[in-house]
Amino acid sequence: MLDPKLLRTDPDAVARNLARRGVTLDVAFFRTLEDQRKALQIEADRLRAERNNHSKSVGAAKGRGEDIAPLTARGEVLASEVARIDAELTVVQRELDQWLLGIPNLLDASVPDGRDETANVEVRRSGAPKPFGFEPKDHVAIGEGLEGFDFDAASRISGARFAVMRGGVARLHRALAQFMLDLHTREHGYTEIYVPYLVSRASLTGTGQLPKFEQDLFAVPHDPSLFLIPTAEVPVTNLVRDAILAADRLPLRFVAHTPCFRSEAGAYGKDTRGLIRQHQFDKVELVQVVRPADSAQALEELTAHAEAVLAALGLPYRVVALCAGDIGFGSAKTYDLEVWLPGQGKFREISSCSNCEAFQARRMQARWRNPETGKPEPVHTLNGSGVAVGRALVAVLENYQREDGGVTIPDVLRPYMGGAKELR
RNA sequence: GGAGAGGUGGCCGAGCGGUUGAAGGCACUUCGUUGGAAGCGAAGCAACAUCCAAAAGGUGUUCGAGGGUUCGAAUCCCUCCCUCUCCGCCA
Repeated sequence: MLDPKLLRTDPDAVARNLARRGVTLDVAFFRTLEDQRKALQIEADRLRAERNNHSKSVGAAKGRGEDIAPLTARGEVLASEVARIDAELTVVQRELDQWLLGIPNLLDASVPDGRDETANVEVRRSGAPKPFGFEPKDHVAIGEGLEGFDFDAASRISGARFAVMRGGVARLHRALAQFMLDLHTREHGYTEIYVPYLVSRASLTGTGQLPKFEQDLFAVPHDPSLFLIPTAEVPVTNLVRDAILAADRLPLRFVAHTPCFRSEAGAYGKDTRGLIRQHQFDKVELVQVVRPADSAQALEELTAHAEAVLAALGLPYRVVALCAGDIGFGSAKTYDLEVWLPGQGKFREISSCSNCEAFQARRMQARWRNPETGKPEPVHTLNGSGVAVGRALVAVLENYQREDGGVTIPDVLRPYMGGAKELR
Protein backbone atom coordinates (compact mmCIF):
# COMPACT_ATOMS: atom_id res chain seq x y z
CA MET A 1 0.00 0.00 0.00
CA LEU A 2 1.23 3.46 -0.79
CA ASP A 3 1.69 5.99 1.95
CA PRO A 4 -1.76 7.63 2.12
CA LYS A 5 -0.17 10.82 3.35
CA LEU A 6 2.02 11.09 0.26
CA LEU A 7 -0.97 10.41 -1.95
CA ARG A 8 -2.87 13.20 -0.26
CA THR A 9 -0.10 15.77 -0.26
CA ASP A 10 1.42 15.09 -3.68
CA PRO A 11 -0.82 12.90 -5.84
CA ASP A 12 0.74 14.22 -9.04
CA ALA A 13 4.20 13.02 -8.05
CA VAL A 14 2.72 9.62 -7.27
CA ALA A 15 0.96 9.59 -10.63
CA ARG A 16 4.21 10.46 -12.43
CA ASN A 17 6.01 7.58 -10.75
CA LEU A 18 3.24 5.08 -11.51
CA ALA A 19 3.09 6.25 -15.11
CA ARG A 20 6.52 4.65 -15.55
CA ARG A 21 4.83 1.30 -14.94
CA GLY A 22 2.22 2.15 -17.50
CA VAL A 23 -0.33 2.61 -14.72
CA THR A 24 -2.63 5.59 -14.86
CA LEU A 25 -3.51 6.95 -11.45
CA ASP A 26 -6.96 8.48 -11.44
CA VAL A 27 -6.03 11.54 -9.41
CA ALA A 28 -9.40 13.22 -9.91
CA PHE A 29 -11.25 10.15 -8.64
CA PHE A 30 -9.02 10.00 -5.61
CA ARG A 31 -9.40 13.70 -4.87
CA THR A 32 -13.18 13.51 -5.06
CA LEU A 33 -13.35 10.52 -2.77
CA GLU A 34 -10.75 11.90 -0.39
CA ASP A 35 -12.57 15.24 -0.10
CA GLN A 36 -15.79 13.39 0.71
CA ARG A 37 -14.01 11.25 3.24
CA LYS A 38 -12.48 14.23 4.96
CA ALA A 39 -15.73 16.18 5.20
CA LEU A 40 -17.60 13.16 6.52
CA GLN A 41 -14.90 12.29 8.99
CA ILE A 42 -14.79 15.79 10.45
CA GLU A 43 -18.55 15.86 10.80
CA ALA A 44 -18.66 12.36 12.29
CA ASP A 45 -15.97 13.25 14.81
CA ARG A 46 -17.84 16.40 15.79
CA LEU A 47 -21.13 14.58 16.26
CA ARG A 48 -19.56 11.82 18.27
CA ALA A 49 -17.83 14.32 20.53
CA GLU A 50 -21.19 15.99 21.12
CA ARG A 51 -22.86 12.67 21.87
CA ASN A 52 -20.08 11.65 24.25
CA ASN A 53 -20.32 14.92 26.15
CA HIS A 54 -24.06 14.63 26.31
CA SER A 55 -23.91 11.09 27.64
CA LYS A 56 -21.45 12.18 30.25
CA SER A 57 -23.77 14.94 31.41
CA VAL A 58 -26.65 12.43 31.59
CA GLY A 59 -24.53 10.28 33.85
CA ALA A 60 -23.69 13.30 36.01
CA ALA A 61 -27.36 14.33 36.25
CA LYS A 62 -28.32 10.82 37.24
CA GLY A 63 -25.64 10.90 39.89
CA ARG A 64 -27.29 13.99 41.37
CA GLY A 65 -30.62 12.20 41.41
CA GLU A 66 -32.20 14.45 38.76
CA ASP A 67 -34.84 13.41 36.24
CA ILE A 68 -32.94 12.38 33.10
CA ALA A 69 -35.94 11.79 30.79
CA PRO A 70 -35.66 15.16 28.94
CA LEU A 71 -31.94 14.58 28.35
CA THR A 72 -32.52 11.08 27.02
CA ALA A 73 -34.66 12.43 24.19
CA ARG A 74 -31.84 14.68 23.00
CA GLY A 75 -29.50 11.70 23.22
CA GLU A 76 -31.69 9.68 20.91
CA VAL A 77 -31.52 12.38 18.27
CA LEU A 78 -27.74 12.55 18.51
CA ALA A 79 -27.44 8.76 18.36
CA SER A 80 -29.42 8.56 15.13
CA GLU A 81 -27.39 11.38 13.55
CA VAL A 82 -24.17 9.62 14.43
CA ALA A 83 -25.47 6.38 12.95
CA ARG A 84 -26.46 8.10 9.72
CA ILE A 85 -23.15 9.85 9.11
CA ASP A 86 -21.19 6.77 10.17
CA ALA A 87 -22.92 4.74 7.50
CA GLU A 88 -21.99 7.30 4.86
CA LEU A 89 -18.40 7.45 6.06
CA THR A 90 -18.06 3.66 6.03
CA VAL A 91 -19.13 3.47 2.39
CA VAL A 92 -16.63 6.10 1.28
CA GLN A 93 -13.85 4.72 3.45
CA ARG A 94 -14.35 1.22 2.10
CA GLU A 95 -14.26 2.40 -1.49
CA LEU A 96 -11.09 4.36 -0.79
CA ASP A 97 -9.42 1.39 0.91
CA GLN A 98 -10.25 -1.00 -1.92
CA TRP A 99 -8.95 1.48 -4.45
CA LEU A 100 -5.75 1.93 -2.49
CA LEU A 101 -5.15 -1.83 -2.21
CA GLY A 102 -5.17 -2.03 -6.00
CA ILE A 103 -2.41 0.55 -6.55
CA PRO A 104 1.08 -0.90 -7.13
CA ASN A 105 4.21 0.21 -5.31
CA LEU A 106 6.23 3.25 -6.33
CA LEU A 107 9.39 2.48 -8.29
CA ASP A 108 12.85 3.19 -7.05
CA ALA A 109 14.60 5.93 -9.02
CA SER A 110 17.25 3.48 -10.24
CA VAL A 111 14.73 1.28 -12.08
CA PRO A 112 15.30 1.48 -15.85
CA ASP A 113 12.54 2.71 -18.12
CA GLY A 114 10.73 0.28 -20.35
CA ARG A 115 7.45 -1.34 -21.14
CA ASP A 116 8.22 -5.07 -20.97
CA GLU A 117 10.97 -7.63 -20.40
CA THR A 118 12.78 -6.63 -23.61
CA ALA A 119 13.81 -3.42 -21.84
CA ASN A 120 15.35 -5.15 -18.83
CA VAL A 121 18.99 -4.28 -18.28
CA GLU A 122 21.73 -6.83 -17.79
CA VAL A 123 23.77 -5.80 -14.76
CA ARG A 124 26.44 -8.50 -14.69
CA ARG A 125 27.26 -12.00 -15.83
CA SER A 126 29.01 -14.89 -14.12
CA GLY A 127 30.47 -18.00 -15.70
CA ALA A 128 30.48 -18.84 -19.37
CA PRO A 129 28.36 -21.49 -21.08
CA LYS A 130 30.44 -24.64 -21.47
CA PRO A 131 31.06 -25.83 -24.99
CA PHE A 132 29.57 -29.24 -25.68
CA GLY A 133 31.17 -31.55 -28.19
CA PHE A 134 27.68 -32.71 -29.11
CA GLU A 135 24.19 -31.34 -29.50
CA PRO A 136 23.01 -30.69 -25.92
CA LYS A 137 19.58 -32.08 -25.03
CA ASP A 138 16.97 -30.36 -22.98
CA HIS A 139 16.18 -31.49 -19.44
CA VAL A 140 13.13 -33.47 -20.49
CA ALA A 141 15.13 -35.69 -22.80
CA ILE A 142 17.94 -36.02 -20.28
CA GLY A 143 15.60 -36.82 -17.41
CA GLU A 144 13.54 -39.30 -19.37
CA GLY A 145 16.75 -40.98 -20.52
CA LEU A 146 17.60 -41.47 -16.86
CA GLU A 147 14.06 -42.67 -16.17
CA GLY A 148 13.92 -39.74 -13.77
CA PHE A 149 10.89 -37.88 -15.15
CA ASP A 150 7.45 -39.26 -15.86
CA PHE A 151 5.25 -36.50 -17.20
CA ASP A 152 2.74 -39.00 -18.58
CA ALA A 153 2.16 -40.41 -15.11
CA ALA A 154 1.84 -36.89 -13.70
CA SER A 155 -0.83 -35.94 -16.21
CA ARG A 156 -2.73 -39.16 -15.47
CA ILE A 157 -2.54 -38.45 -11.73
CA SER A 158 -3.28 -34.73 -11.80
CA GLY A 159 -3.34 -33.23 -15.29
CA ALA A 160 -1.13 -30.81 -17.18
CA ARG A 161 1.73 -28.88 -15.56
CA PHE A 162 2.63 -31.48 -12.96
CA ALA A 163 5.69 -33.67 -12.66
CA VAL A 164 6.63 -37.03 -11.26
CA MET A 165 10.30 -37.56 -10.48
CA ARG A 166 11.99 -40.82 -9.69
CA GLY A 167 15.22 -42.27 -8.38
CA GLY A 168 18.41 -40.24 -8.75
CA VAL A 169 16.63 -37.27 -10.31
CA ALA A 170 14.15 -37.09 -7.43
CA ARG A 171 17.05 -37.30 -5.02
CA LEU A 172 18.97 -34.60 -6.90
CA HIS A 173 15.91 -32.38 -6.57
CA ARG A 174 15.92 -32.95 -2.80
CA ALA A 175 19.70 -32.49 -2.65
CA LEU A 176 19.42 -29.08 -4.28
CA ALA A 177 16.90 -27.86 -1.71
CA GLN A 178 18.97 -29.21 1.18
CA PHE A 179 22.13 -27.64 -0.17
CA MET A 180 20.46 -24.24 -0.56
CA LEU A 181 19.02 -24.29 2.95
CA ASP A 182 22.37 -25.23 4.43
CA LEU A 183 24.18 -22.56 2.43
CA HIS A 184 21.86 -19.77 3.53
CA THR A 185 21.68 -20.79 7.16
CA ARG A 186 25.40 -21.50 7.55
CA GLU A 187 26.98 -18.87 5.33
CA HIS A 188 24.46 -16.06 5.01
CA GLY A 189 22.92 -15.76 8.46
CA TYR A 190 19.34 -16.82 7.68
CA THR A 191 17.10 -18.61 10.15
CA GLU A 192 15.34 -21.66 8.76
CA ILE A 193 11.56 -21.45 8.95
CA TYR A 194 8.82 -24.00 8.40
CA VAL A 195 5.45 -22.51 7.49
CA PRO A 196 1.86 -23.38 6.56
CA TYR A 197 1.19 -24.01 2.87
CA LEU A 198 -2.40 -22.79 3.23
CA VAL A 199 -2.84 -19.14 4.11
CA SER A 200 -5.63 -16.68 4.82
CA ARG A 201 -6.91 -13.84 2.69
CA ALA A 202 -5.44 -11.41 5.20
CA SER A 203 -1.94 -12.82 4.70
CA LEU A 204 -2.26 -12.69 0.92
CA THR A 205 -3.53 -9.12 1.13
CA GLY A 206 -0.55 -8.28 3.32
CA THR A 207 2.00 -9.35 0.73
CA GLY A 208 -0.04 -7.98 -2.18
CA GLN A 209 -1.36 -11.07 -4.01
CA LEU A 210 -4.88 -10.03 -3.02
CA PRO A 211 -7.22 -8.46 -3.87
CA LYS A 212 -5.86 -8.03 -7.39
CA PHE A 213 -4.40 -11.41 -8.35
CA GLU A 214 -6.85 -13.95 -7.00
CA GLN A 215 -7.02 -15.66 -10.39
CA ASP A 216 -3.34 -16.67 -10.06
CA LEU A 217 -4.01 -18.59 -6.85
CA PHE A 218 -5.39 -22.02 -6.04
CA ALA A 219 -8.39 -21.69 -3.78
CA VAL A 220 -9.68 -24.36 -1.43
CA PRO A 221 -13.42 -24.87 -2.00
CA HIS A 222 -13.73 -26.78 1.25
CA ASP A 223 -12.68 -23.66 3.12
CA PRO A 224 -13.07 -20.42 1.15
CA SER A 225 -10.91 -18.52 3.62
CA LEU A 226 -7.79 -20.45 2.55
CA PHE A 227 -5.51 -20.48 -0.48
CA LEU A 228 -2.45 -22.55 -1.40
CA ILE A 229 0.68 -20.43 -1.19
CA PRO A 230 2.04 -19.20 -4.53
CA THR A 231 5.39 -18.58 -2.79
CA ALA A 232 6.82 -18.89 0.73
CA GLU A 233 7.11 -15.11 0.65
CA VAL A 234 3.48 -15.01 1.82
CA PRO A 235 3.66 -16.99 5.09
CA VAL A 236 7.25 -15.98 5.88
CA THR A 237 6.82 -12.24 5.39
CA ASN A 238 3.60 -12.36 7.37
CA LEU A 239 5.62 -13.52 10.37
CA VAL A 240 5.96 -9.84 11.24
CA ARG A 241 2.31 -8.93 10.64
CA ASP A 242 0.90 -6.64 13.35
CA ALA A 243 4.24 -6.52 15.13
CA ILE A 244 6.16 -3.59 16.55
CA LEU A 245 9.76 -4.80 16.43
CA ALA A 246 12.53 -3.51 18.67
CA ALA A 247 15.24 -1.81 16.63
CA ASP A 248 17.93 -4.20 17.87
CA ARG A 249 16.07 -7.20 16.44
CA LEU A 250 16.55 -5.97 12.88
CA PRO A 251 17.50 -7.15 10.36
CA LEU A 252 15.53 -10.39 10.37
CA ARG A 253 16.63 -12.98 7.83
CA PHE A 254 14.44 -16.00 7.13
CA VAL A 255 14.82 -18.88 4.71
CA ALA A 256 12.14 -21.46 3.97
CA HIS A 257 11.84 -24.40 1.59
CA THR A 258 8.24 -24.90 0.47
CA PRO A 259 6.20 -26.06 -2.43
CA CYS A 260 4.51 -23.25 -4.35
CA PHE A 261 1.21 -23.50 -6.15
CA ARG A 262 0.21 -21.28 -9.07
CA SER A 263 -2.75 -21.50 -11.38
CA GLU A 264 -0.72 -20.08 -14.30
CA ALA A 265 -3.91 -18.60 -15.64
CA GLY A 266 -2.97 -16.61 -18.69
CA ALA A 267 0.07 -18.79 -19.44
CA TYR A 268 -1.79 -21.13 -21.79
CA GLY A 269 0.59 -22.67 -24.27
CA LYS A 270 3.65 -21.13 -22.56
CA ASP A 271 6.45 -23.46 -21.45
CA THR A 272 4.23 -26.50 -21.72
CA ARG A 273 7.20 -28.83 -22.06
CA GLY A 274 9.05 -30.01 -18.98
CA LEU A 275 9.61 -28.63 -15.55
CA ILE A 276 9.88 -24.92 -16.30
CA ARG A 277 6.31 -23.85 -15.58
CA GLN A 278 4.35 -26.06 -13.20
CA HIS A 279 1.28 -25.72 -11.02
CA GLN A 280 3.40 -27.07 -8.17
CA PHE A 281 7.10 -26.43 -7.69
CA ASP A 282 9.57 -26.21 -4.85
CA LYS A 283 11.40 -23.06 -3.96
CA VAL A 284 13.86 -21.97 -1.31
CA GLU A 285 12.81 -18.47 -0.39
CA LEU A 286 14.79 -15.70 1.30
CA VAL A 287 12.99 -12.99 3.25
CA GLN A 288 14.51 -10.03 5.03
CA VAL A 289 12.88 -7.49 7.33
CA VAL A 290 15.10 -4.44 7.72
CA ARG A 291 15.30 -0.84 8.79
CA PRO A 292 14.17 1.43 5.97
CA ALA A 293 17.59 3.05 5.65
CA ASP A 294 19.16 -0.38 5.06
CA SER A 295 16.85 -1.85 2.44
CA ALA A 296 18.70 -0.74 -0.69
CA GLN A 297 21.89 -2.35 0.58
CA ALA A 298 19.91 -5.39 1.75
CA LEU A 299 18.61 -5.98 -1.77
CA GLU A 300 22.17 -6.11 -3.08
CA GLU A 301 23.12 -8.57 -0.35
CA LEU A 302 20.06 -10.75 -0.77
CA THR A 303 20.69 -10.91 -4.52
CA ALA A 304 24.30 -11.90 -3.84
CA HIS A 305 23.05 -14.67 -1.53
CA ALA A 306 20.92 -16.08 -4.32
CA GLU A 307 23.80 -15.73 -6.76
CA ALA A 308 26.01 -17.70 -4.38
CA VAL A 309 23.81 -20.74 -4.99
CA LEU A 310 24.34 -20.59 -8.74
CA ALA A 311 28.04 -19.86 -8.37
CA ALA A 312 28.51 -22.83 -6.02
CA LEU A 313 26.70 -25.06 -8.49
CA GLY A 314 28.96 -23.79 -11.26
CA LEU A 315 26.03 -22.58 -13.34
CA PRO A 316 26.47 -19.67 -15.76
CA TYR A 317 24.00 -16.88 -15.05
CA ARG A 318 23.33 -13.21 -15.43
CA VAL A 319 21.72 -10.60 -13.22
CA VAL A 320 19.05 -8.45 -14.80
CA ALA A 321 17.51 -5.27 -13.44
CA LEU A 322 13.82 -5.37 -14.28
CA CYS A 323 12.47 -2.34 -16.09
CA ALA A 324 9.55 -0.23 -14.94
CA GLY A 325 6.95 -2.15 -16.93
CA ASP A 326 8.15 -5.60 -15.85
CA ILE A 327 8.42 -5.08 -12.09
CA GLY A 328 5.95 -6.86 -9.84
CA PHE A 329 3.03 -5.18 -8.13
CA GLY A 330 4.56 -4.83 -4.66
CA SER A 331 8.17 -4.25 -5.57
CA ALA A 332 10.07 -0.98 -5.76
CA LYS A 333 13.07 -2.62 -7.39
CA THR A 334 13.75 -6.12 -8.63
CA TYR A 335 16.74 -8.10 -9.87
CA ASP A 336 16.10 -11.33 -11.72
CA LEU A 337 18.73 -14.06 -11.85
CA GLU A 338 18.71 -15.87 -15.15
CA VAL A 339 20.52 -19.18 -15.50
CA TRP A 340 21.94 -20.51 -18.74
CA LEU A 341 20.01 -23.46 -20.16
CA PRO A 342 21.96 -25.20 -22.96
CA GLY A 343 18.88 -27.19 -23.98
CA GLN A 344 17.05 -23.98 -24.83
CA GLY A 345 20.15 -22.02 -25.73
CA LYS A 346 19.09 -19.11 -23.58
CA PHE A 347 18.98 -17.60 -20.11
CA ARG A 348 15.87 -18.34 -18.06
CA GLU A 349 14.65 -16.78 -14.83
CA ILE A 350 15.60 -18.82 -11.77
CA SER A 351 15.29 -16.19 -9.07
CA SER A 352 13.61 -12.87 -8.53
CA CYS A 353 14.86 -10.60 -5.73
CA SER A 354 12.72 -7.66 -4.72
CA ASN A 355 12.78 -4.76 -2.33
CA CYS A 356 9.18 -4.04 -1.39
CA GLU A 357 10.22 -1.22 0.91
CA ALA A 358 7.24 -0.26 3.13
CA PHE A 359 4.58 -1.45 0.68
CA GLN A 360 3.90 -4.82 2.33
CA ALA A 361 4.71 -3.52 5.80
CA ARG A 362 1.90 -0.99 5.58
CA ARG A 363 -0.55 -3.64 4.47
CA MET A 364 0.59 -5.96 7.25
CA GLN A 365 1.01 -3.33 9.96
CA ALA A 366 4.59 -4.52 10.37
CA ARG A 367 6.52 -1.84 12.19
CA TRP A 368 9.64 -1.17 14.16
CA ARG A 369 10.24 1.40 16.85
CA ASN A 370 12.59 3.98 15.41
CA PRO A 371 14.89 5.07 18.24
CA GLU A 372 15.30 8.49 16.63
CA THR A 373 11.60 9.31 16.76
CA GLY A 374 10.44 6.85 19.41
CA LYS A 375 7.54 6.12 17.08
CA PRO A 376 6.48 2.90 15.35
CA GLU A 377 7.27 3.16 11.64
CA PRO A 378 6.82 0.64 8.83
CA VAL A 379 9.74 -1.74 8.28
CA HIS A 380 11.03 -2.57 4.84
CA THR A 381 10.58 -6.10 3.52
CA LEU A 382 12.55 -7.94 0.87
CA ASN A 383 12.21 -11.33 -0.69
CA GLY A 384 13.98 -13.41 -3.26
CA SER A 385 14.18 -16.95 -4.49
CA GLY A 386 17.34 -18.57 -3.31
CA VAL A 387 16.58 -20.28 -5.70
CA ALA A 388 13.73 -22.07 -7.50
CA VAL A 389 14.46 -25.76 -6.93
CA GLY A 390 12.78 -27.20 -10.02
CA ARG A 391 14.51 -24.79 -12.36
CA ALA A 392 17.82 -25.38 -10.58
CA LEU A 393 17.34 -29.08 -11.31
CA VAL A 394 16.71 -28.25 -14.95
CA ALA A 395 19.87 -26.13 -15.04
CA VAL A 396 22.04 -28.81 -13.44
CA LEU A 397 20.76 -31.53 -15.73
CA GLU A 398 21.29 -29.45 -18.84
CA ASN A 399 24.65 -27.90 -17.91
CA TYR A 400 26.16 -31.11 -16.55
CA GLN A 401 24.88 -33.51 -19.19
CA ARG A 402 27.30 -35.78 -21.02
CA GLU A 403 27.22 -37.28 -24.47
CA ASP A 404 26.65 -40.75 -22.98
CA GLY A 405 23.35 -39.54 -21.49
CA GLY A 406 24.72 -39.41 -17.94
CA VAL A 407 24.84 -36.31 -15.77
CA THR A 408 27.81 -35.32 -13.63
CA ILE A 409 26.79 -34.25 -10.14
CA PRO A 410 28.26 -30.88 -9.09
CA ASP A 411 30.80 -31.20 -6.26
CA VAL A 412 28.75 -29.31 -3.69
CA LEU A 413 25.78 -31.65 -4.12
CA ARG A 414 27.70 -34.91 -3.76
CA PRO A 415 27.47 -35.01 0.05
CA TYR A 416 23.70 -34.86 -0.36
CA MET A 417 23.76 -37.65 -2.94
CA GLY A 418 25.48 -40.23 -0.77
CA GLY A 419 28.79 -39.35 -2.41
CA ALA A 420 27.60 -40.24 -5.92
CA LYS A 421 29.48 -38.46 -8.72
CA GLU A 422 27.01 -38.97 -11.54
CA LEU A 423 23.54 -39.95 -12.56
CA ARG A 424 23.25 -42.55 -15.29
C1' G B 1 -16.20 -33.62 16.74
C1' G B 2 -17.91 -33.14 22.45
C1' A B 3 -17.24 -30.43 27.39
C1' G B 4 -15.09 -26.39 29.91
C1' A B 5 -11.89 -21.81 30.54
C1' G B 6 -10.12 -17.62 28.25
C1' G B 7 -8.83 -13.49 24.46
C1' U B 8 -7.51 -6.08 27.75
C1' G B 9 -1.46 -1.49 26.08
C1' G B 10 5.63 -3.68 23.73
C1' C B 11 4.82 -7.80 27.68
C1' C B 12 2.15 -9.58 32.26
C1' G B 13 -2.34 -8.39 34.54
C1' A B 14 -6.87 -5.70 37.25
C1' G B 15 -11.49 -3.90 35.81
C1' C B 16 -17.45 -6.58 34.60
C1' G B 17 -23.10 -0.07 32.43
C1' G B 18 -21.28 6.44 33.36
C1' U B 19 -14.43 11.46 35.12
C1' U B 20 -11.38 3.89 32.87
C1' G B 21 -7.55 4.98 27.56
C1' A B 22 -7.94 1.61 31.04
C1' A B 23 -5.27 0.19 38.37
C1' G B 24 -0.73 -2.50 39.49
C1' G B 25 3.76 -4.73 37.66
C1' C B 26 7.66 -5.61 33.86
C1' A B 27 10.31 -3.46 29.88
C1' C B 28 11.85 1.25 27.94
C1' U B 29 13.36 6.80 28.28
C1' U B 30 14.93 10.95 31.25
C1' C B 31 16.41 13.09 35.88
C1' G B 32 18.34 12.56 41.00
C1' U B 33 21.55 9.72 44.37
C1' U B 34 26.98 7.42 43.05
C1' G B 35 33.85 8.12 41.41
C1' G B 36 31.06 4.67 38.09
C1' A B 37 27.60 0.74 37.99
C1' A B 38 23.97 -2.07 40.58
C1' G B 39 20.35 -0.61 43.87
C1' C B 40 17.06 3.10 45.38
C1' G B 41 13.96 7.60 44.48
C1' A B 42 11.16 10.80 40.87
C1' A B 43 8.89 11.71 36.22
C1' G B 44 7.46 10.11 31.42
C1' C B 45 5.73 6.16 28.26
C1' A B 46 -0.49 2.65 23.66
C1' A B 47 -1.76 2.58 18.54
C1' C B 48 -4.32 4.56 14.55
C1' A B 49 -7.00 8.46 12.24
C1' U B 50 -8.11 13.54 12.05
C1' C B 51 -7.87 19.17 12.80
C1' C B 52 -3.68 22.86 12.84
C1' A B 53 1.73 25.41 8.04
C1' A B 54 4.40 22.96 12.14
C1' A B 55 5.01 22.34 17.36
C1' A B 56 1.93 22.53 21.47
C1' G B 57 -2.74 21.07 21.78
C1' G B 58 -7.85 19.49 20.37
C1' U B 59 -11.19 15.60 18.59
C1' G B 60 -12.42 10.68 17.23
C1' U B 61 -11.64 5.33 17.03
C1' U B 62 -9.60 1.00 19.21
C1' C B 63 -10.05 -3.70 25.37
C1' G B 64 -10.11 -10.83 19.45
C1' A B 65 -13.77 -9.61 14.86
C1' G B 66 -18.68 -8.34 13.42
C1' G B 67 -23.69 -7.22 14.82
C1' G B 68 -27.34 -5.84 18.77
C1' U B 69 -29.39 -3.52 23.51
C1' U B 70 -28.65 1.61 25.78
C1' C B 71 -28.77 8.60 26.22
C1' G B 72 -23.95 5.97 27.34
C1' A B 73 -20.59 -0.65 26.46
C1' A B 74 -13.91 -3.22 27.91
C1' U B 75 -18.29 -4.23 31.04
C1' C B 76 -25.03 -6.87 29.01
C1' C B 77 -26.99 -10.05 24.51
C1' C B 78 -26.07 -12.70 19.63
C1' U B 79 -22.79 -14.70 15.72
C1' C B 80 -17.97 -15.81 14.21
C1' C B 81 -12.55 -16.38 14.86
C1' C B 82 -8.46 -17.69 17.87
C1' U B 83 -5.86 -19.76 22.35
C1' C B 84 -5.68 -23.18 26.51
C1' U B 85 -7.43 -27.77 29.37
C1' C B 86 -9.99 -32.54 29.31
C1' C B 87 -12.37 -36.39 26.15
C1' G B 88 -12.82 -38.59 21.22
C1' C B 89 -10.39 -39.27 16.48
C1' C B 90 -5.80 -39.19 14.14
C1' A B 91 -0.05 -38.77 11.08
